[in-house]
Amino acid sequence: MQTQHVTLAEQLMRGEVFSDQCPSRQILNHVTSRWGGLVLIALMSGTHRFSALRRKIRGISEKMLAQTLQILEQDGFVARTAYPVVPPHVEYTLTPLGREVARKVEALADWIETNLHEILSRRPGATN
Amino acid sequence: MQTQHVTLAEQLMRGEVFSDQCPSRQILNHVTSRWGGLVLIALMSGTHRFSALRRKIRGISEKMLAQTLQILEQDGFVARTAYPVVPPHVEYTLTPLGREVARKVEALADWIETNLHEILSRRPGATN
DNA sequence: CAGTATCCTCATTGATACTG
DNA sequence: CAGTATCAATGAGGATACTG
Repeated sequence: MQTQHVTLAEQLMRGEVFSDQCPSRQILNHVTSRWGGLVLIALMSGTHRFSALRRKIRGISEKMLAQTLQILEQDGFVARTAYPVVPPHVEYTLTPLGREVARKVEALADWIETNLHEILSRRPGATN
Repeated sequence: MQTQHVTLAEQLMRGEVFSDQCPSRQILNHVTSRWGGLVLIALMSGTHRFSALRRKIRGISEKMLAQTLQILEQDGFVARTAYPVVPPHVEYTLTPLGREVARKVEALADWIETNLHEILSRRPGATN
């Protein structure tokens, strides 16, 4: 296999992921951020309330959950529905667009979980 | 830090990314880190030398490229081959395992690029 | 319940210099 | 060429307290 020569034009045509200016990088960062992907995957199983998400996604803080949900809502991946009751009741659901990204993210996460044993066993120091 | 009380055994048994103890979360972080995914995608087109990767992935520093490559090598996704010559010649290639993850990451990036217009047009402030 | 507001820590990253 | 070493800066993220 040889190192292949790739022109700038070819790079741009293949995709703008290698470019820092393209907004696609931002979206990619959102869905692959520390919590973004987990929120998307969590919502795949249906509508969740804020506190339900917090319990499900271990280790996430209130702040980061709120922030992540806002970003994903901005991107049109998550729909937020607030019921005007006391105490407050807010539901989060994936939009059709969100379901699609979530599926891609989940495919990645699933692959990792499926192959986790194989991966870990190859790591240095693995007892195997 | 850990506001919920879930035993370690419980989390490990779930074996899911939602557990902050499960190693799968670390692997997920590696391949979705700022540079991890880009390195994987870059290597999909074949073997690359260190400097070739640096040129291809615009904006990455030597330090971060070296660090990212080491992590991906530890995970068994990237194979490093050093030829004992002067000046040094080192080649990086995806392992079979690495090719599989890379495909998933690429699928995600591709989806975003394909749907970028749709996503952006729904965002607040879009001229549409 | 579902957040905000504030403050603060520390991990990630970058710049620069150096080396086998 | 392919890194490592060191230091500095940024900002993502966490703890806590408070509110509609």
